[in-house]
Amino acid sequence: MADRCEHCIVRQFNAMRAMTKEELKRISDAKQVKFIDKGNPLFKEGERLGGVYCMRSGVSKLSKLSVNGKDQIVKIASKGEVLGQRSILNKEPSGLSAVAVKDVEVCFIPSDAIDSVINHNPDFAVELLRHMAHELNEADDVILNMSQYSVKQRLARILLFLQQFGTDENGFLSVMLSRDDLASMAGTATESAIRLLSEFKKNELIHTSGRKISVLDPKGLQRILHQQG
Amino acid sequence: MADRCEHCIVRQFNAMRAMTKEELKRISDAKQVKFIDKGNPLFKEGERLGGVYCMRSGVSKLSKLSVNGKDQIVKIASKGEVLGQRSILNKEPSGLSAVAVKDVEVCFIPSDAIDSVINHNPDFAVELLRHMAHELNEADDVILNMSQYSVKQRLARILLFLQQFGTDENGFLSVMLSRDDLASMAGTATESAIRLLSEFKKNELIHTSGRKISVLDPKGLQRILHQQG
DNA sequence: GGGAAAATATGATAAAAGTCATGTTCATAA
DNA sequence: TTATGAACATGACTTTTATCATATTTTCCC
Repeated sequence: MADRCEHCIVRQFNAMRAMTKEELKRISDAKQVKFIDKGNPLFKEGERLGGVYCMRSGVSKLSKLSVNGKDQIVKIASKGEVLGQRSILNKEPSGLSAVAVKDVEVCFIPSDAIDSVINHNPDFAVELLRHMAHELNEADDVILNMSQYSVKQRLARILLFLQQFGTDENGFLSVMLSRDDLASMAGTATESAIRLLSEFKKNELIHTSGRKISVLDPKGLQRILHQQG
Repeated sequence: MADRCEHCIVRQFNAMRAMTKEELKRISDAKQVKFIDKGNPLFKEGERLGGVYCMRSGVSKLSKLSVNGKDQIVKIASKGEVLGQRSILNKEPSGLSAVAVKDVEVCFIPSDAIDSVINHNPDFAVELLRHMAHELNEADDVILNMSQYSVKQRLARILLFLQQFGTDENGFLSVMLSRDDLASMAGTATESAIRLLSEFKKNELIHTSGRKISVLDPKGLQRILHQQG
């Protein structure tokens, strides 16, 4: 077996780094590797997960359905992220859907295996707690962004954020989201997002080719974030 | 000593219900009761807390400062809430400020005492994790509300939410927030909040007297939440 | 009670964002 | 390759929300 958790570097990015060798072996025996192609779901809102998904590679979007039928993307997850933790902790159906944005390789780890570690390894529990504390802080930031910034500022921030997932050889963002997805992240109408992208393009802050986007002037986008009182 | 944690019903509302008698005794010996008058802070953003605040009574608002200097209220906390958990978990300064909205009685519990329980009582750790999972779900709801609902809908929702803290003998909401605070919760300008309250008043959904507000027609407010596509 | 400061209220106007219509480009499968 | 549907784009218009100005009311301190 090539893909043993004991040797998986990805765990350095999450709470699993606090696991002992023995624990990792047990987890590894219980886990199951899955490949999800771009555009396909890892899991859906309302589904009972029965385990967590540890991302080895790729990128996925986490979204939530609102009453009016629109999707709201609340997070972009990549290598090292563990999805579905909340759901197995409170033993409730997932509040979010996860869809691959770039081909994804994940390890599915049944909740029993995780529960056992939580109960026997306080270090792991503390790491998990720390991680969730961090996620809560991030969530507050998102709330702040959503409520106190204009759509233009939110979109600028999203473009800057997406840079961290890298670019291809031509400088285009390697996480390719549709205009619809960008609008969903910014919490705005698709047309508004498109219009603002056009404006950014006119001001030479970004460049586009088809649906691909490259950031030409990150400082310029930053400046938008600090505009007005 | 009258105020022993062992006999405090408030702990039924939080993770401390998973503590053993022994642990509660130790916590109780280490804790310190504080009274904070309405309008005064429990702690401020950026402060190192060194412990958590377990609310015995009263109500407080948790807010975060944005770059443009405005405050964003991200949560209203009441009896049973434990504040500052995140900060002691990741050992970072508090990301939020807490201010009493109604006179508050809290127990300050030093982080050492909490840490020790986390490390020795897995049940408590699991309860904490469960609680934080719940808070994360709540945060997603707030994000959704902020991004997909109009200011009018957000304000209607806030009024309905505030009802749960009860009303005085005349039916006025017992949590009295200023128009400024309501605007800050809804993520809008003070004038906009005031204007919408006036509209609600004209439509006989609410009644006001000075800063006091009473909800006359909860169903009417609910209806606003479901308006349009 | 009187008076100053803060909070509340409202009007006028501007800016931001949404909606609807329509056209264009792109991706993909027949 | 071309047809076809989806995604992208833009114009015209409306609605929502912010901003600035200015009253009015409330609070609360002397």
